[in-house]
Amino acid sequence: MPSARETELLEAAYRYVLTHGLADVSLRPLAAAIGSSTRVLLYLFGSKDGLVRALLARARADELASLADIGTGPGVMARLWEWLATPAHRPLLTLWLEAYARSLVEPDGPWAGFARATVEDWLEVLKASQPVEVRDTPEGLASRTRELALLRGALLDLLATGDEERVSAALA
Amino acid sequence: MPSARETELLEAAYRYVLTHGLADVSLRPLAAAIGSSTRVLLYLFGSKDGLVRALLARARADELASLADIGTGPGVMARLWEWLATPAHRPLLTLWLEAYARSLVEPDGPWAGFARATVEDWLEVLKASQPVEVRDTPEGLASRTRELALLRGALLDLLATGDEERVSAALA
DNA sequence: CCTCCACTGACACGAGTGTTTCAGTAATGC
DNA sequence: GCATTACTGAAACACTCGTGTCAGTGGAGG
Repeated sequence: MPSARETELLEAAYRYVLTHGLADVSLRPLAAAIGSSTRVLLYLFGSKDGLVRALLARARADELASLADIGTGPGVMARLWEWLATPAHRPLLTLWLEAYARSLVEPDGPWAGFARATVEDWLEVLKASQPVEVRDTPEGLASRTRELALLRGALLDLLATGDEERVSAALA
Repeated sequence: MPSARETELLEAAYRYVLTHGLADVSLRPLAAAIGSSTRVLLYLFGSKDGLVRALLARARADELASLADIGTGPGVMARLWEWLATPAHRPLLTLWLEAYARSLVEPDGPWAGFARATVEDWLEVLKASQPVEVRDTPEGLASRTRELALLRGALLDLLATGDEERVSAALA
């Protein structure tokens, strides 16, 4: 559906917001940085909200692709944390946290539902990694909720302090 | 040091940002909502950054007062979670998350260091609740880092889904 | 009374915002 | 050849933003 030019500009814009943040991005500086113009961005994405929605979807696709790559089954927690702690993924995860917070403050607009969606995405991955016999028990639900909390909380700590040694030790 | 009028307006502004968010607040709507004017806010707080800094400090004071109220010692995790899960505290915690994310994206400006500061605040509380003999061991550090991660991750989940039943069950 | 000081109102300035209007250009399909 | 389609440039519109200027209040202390 999206034209070649559209995906090309979306990729460039995605790279831009990964380093500049998504909350207070504005069209003119963004367009200048990626060698385009506000006119073209508006033409291709309809509005700024449309562009933000596309960027959010792009980030989520990025995340889901990584999750799929990590797979499921035994040792999934360790692999998930390894992925979260990789320095190269820090811009993506900061962007993720930004979108998460924003979707809570401003439940309308392009951010809507982002936080809830990622919670479900991750719970699903963790569920698929549980033994079949506990998946649909209350204990299974509590267990993967706890695992997710541990990962997310550790990520918050890591993003704030950068102290990978301490946080990784806590998760071991 | 702050005049009576200043603290009065700060309280009103604090109440305002608790419901409207702090990230994209602007002076004119804020001033109108609390029955003041941009002129006065600028006069009292010097600049918008000054006002934001004051609001952030106000929020942190709020949090620290609650932490002091919760105290330390056995059962601190349960009491901390009970406080986090209280619906009345949700605006404060959403504001907290917003400031946390923002301080990561934009390390300069009035938000600077907010995320790191709260990590240290909470680790200190958890440390004070540990048995004396483990406080200064690597295991003690790992243990309270893990406890903090669990609380923060659970909070993220709760703020996004509102599913207190599931999240509280996971922490029990 | 008179001065000082905390506080306030009205207004304008320059910059930045998303968006629109009007005008093109280059390539594609008939 | 011609019309259609995808894309682009320049300029403007109608805002909102933080901040500055200038002129006042009203009350408290000497």
